[in-house]
Amino acid sequence: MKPVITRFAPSPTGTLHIGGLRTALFNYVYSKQNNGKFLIRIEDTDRERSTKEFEKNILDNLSSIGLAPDEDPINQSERNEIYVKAAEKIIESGKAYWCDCSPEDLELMRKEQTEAGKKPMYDGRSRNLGLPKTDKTVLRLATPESGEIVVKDLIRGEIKFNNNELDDLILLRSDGTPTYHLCNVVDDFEQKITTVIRGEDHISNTPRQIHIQNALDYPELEYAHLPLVLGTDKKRLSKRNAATSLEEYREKGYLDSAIINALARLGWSQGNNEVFYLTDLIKEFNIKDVQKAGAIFDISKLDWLNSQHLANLTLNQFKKNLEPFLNKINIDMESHSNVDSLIEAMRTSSDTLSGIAQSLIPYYQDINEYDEKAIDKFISDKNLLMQLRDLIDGINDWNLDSIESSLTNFQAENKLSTPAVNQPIRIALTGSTKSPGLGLTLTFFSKKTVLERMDKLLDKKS
RNA sequence: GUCCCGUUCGUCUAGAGGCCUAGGACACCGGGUUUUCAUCCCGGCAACAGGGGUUCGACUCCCCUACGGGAUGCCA
Repeated sequence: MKPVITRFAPSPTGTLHIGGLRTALFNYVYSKQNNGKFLIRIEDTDRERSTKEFEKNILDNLSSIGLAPDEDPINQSERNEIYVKAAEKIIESGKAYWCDCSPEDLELMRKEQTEAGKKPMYDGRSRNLGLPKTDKTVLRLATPESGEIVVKDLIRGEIKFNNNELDDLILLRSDGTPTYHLCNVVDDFEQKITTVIRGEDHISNTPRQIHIQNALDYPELEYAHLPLVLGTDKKRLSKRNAATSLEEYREKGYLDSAIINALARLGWSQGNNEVFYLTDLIKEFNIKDVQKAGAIFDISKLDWLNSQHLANLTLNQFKKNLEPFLNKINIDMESHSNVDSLIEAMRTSSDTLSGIAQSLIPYYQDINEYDEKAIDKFISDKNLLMQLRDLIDGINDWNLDSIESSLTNFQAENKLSTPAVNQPIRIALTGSTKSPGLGLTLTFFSKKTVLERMDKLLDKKS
């Protein structure tokens, strides 16, 4: 079996977005499960929009999420001579020619074709003119006028294109620089790529690229065109309909492994399983099982997957992942006297790390906001709150057992329901009716702090 | 317009002609556990785009229509 070599070829015109990440993921997984290599090629031939910052962002993010390439990435902007040399080879073989049509000529031509109800495409008017190269000519590929190209796609089977649907595409611009299709084909050959896995928006590019390969006598490649990731409006995922940047998801507190999991499940599934890690994917993934239709990215599924991945972490791993989110809101996680117990009790309080960090605030900082509805519901009787304050003041051994027995005794003596006793205290401590078991919650605070917060609520009520 | 790709619950999907009374998961709704919340457990709701064929039988095969997406650049 020949080794599989795949590549991810981003244009550095923006930060790494999750659609691109998914393409990279499938490329990575497919190569790894075939003991092959995963490469990266930066397609930065669009000098206007490409930046080094975006390039660094893409590369850093891929590596940090676990999709590091097996070789140093190459930049197309540095490989001009290679492409020009390839173009010369095509000229020598007679499969390319110079064309002096101006952009204005072409625009007019397309307009006339459209008005005549035809498909706008270059009509090959310079094809047999034998024009010389000048600073106004572009090099065009002489595409076969009949016959067909069959693209063999791992996901979609055979896709046929009539050659007469394709026009003579430009290989070299009038300024001598190579175009996307030429660079792409030459680099896939130079990097010894065996399998091209990319978005389905490239399907119709494929026959064009195969013609260039043929003109250059390059070997055939294997293709797999992935369905696109869509927003909730069923349109291609973009900044307009969703958060697209990987960084945004990380900042919201989604684990890398959960993001990978969600992206893999978009278009692919395996039995009734939902939770997958990268290592599972390398074992289980099969590119032939990938769905053909575009998939809407559903954030609630990501939320749930995140909660599953969070639950699978050991306490120490969990703390390590949570810490930056607490630091961001100026909380020193370890400053709490009972950290491990607190974090363990609170780790299911939200699906995201930022949400969990938020819900931890009352345990580290003074509270100023209260759930007013909860106050109305549970603290109509200020006397009870004062009694409870005194009860707590009277607890001498500040530990779980004695706190709990004091509370239950009080409840029994006064014939009160549990919420009647517990919720006022909870509100005083956290501002809301949500917290772990009340006895446990109380141990997360010093007796002094508990009294202070109860006094504060009493003040508020008066 | 033309070419190409696609179309199963709200969403992600299972389904390779009878196993389908179309399965699972998320979301949602209801119940249980939890003194609250979350977790967890149980239950419920909910789909084969439409029309023709082929076949004893079609979610599965073929054709047409509709709808969605992509391409049609001296962008990538």
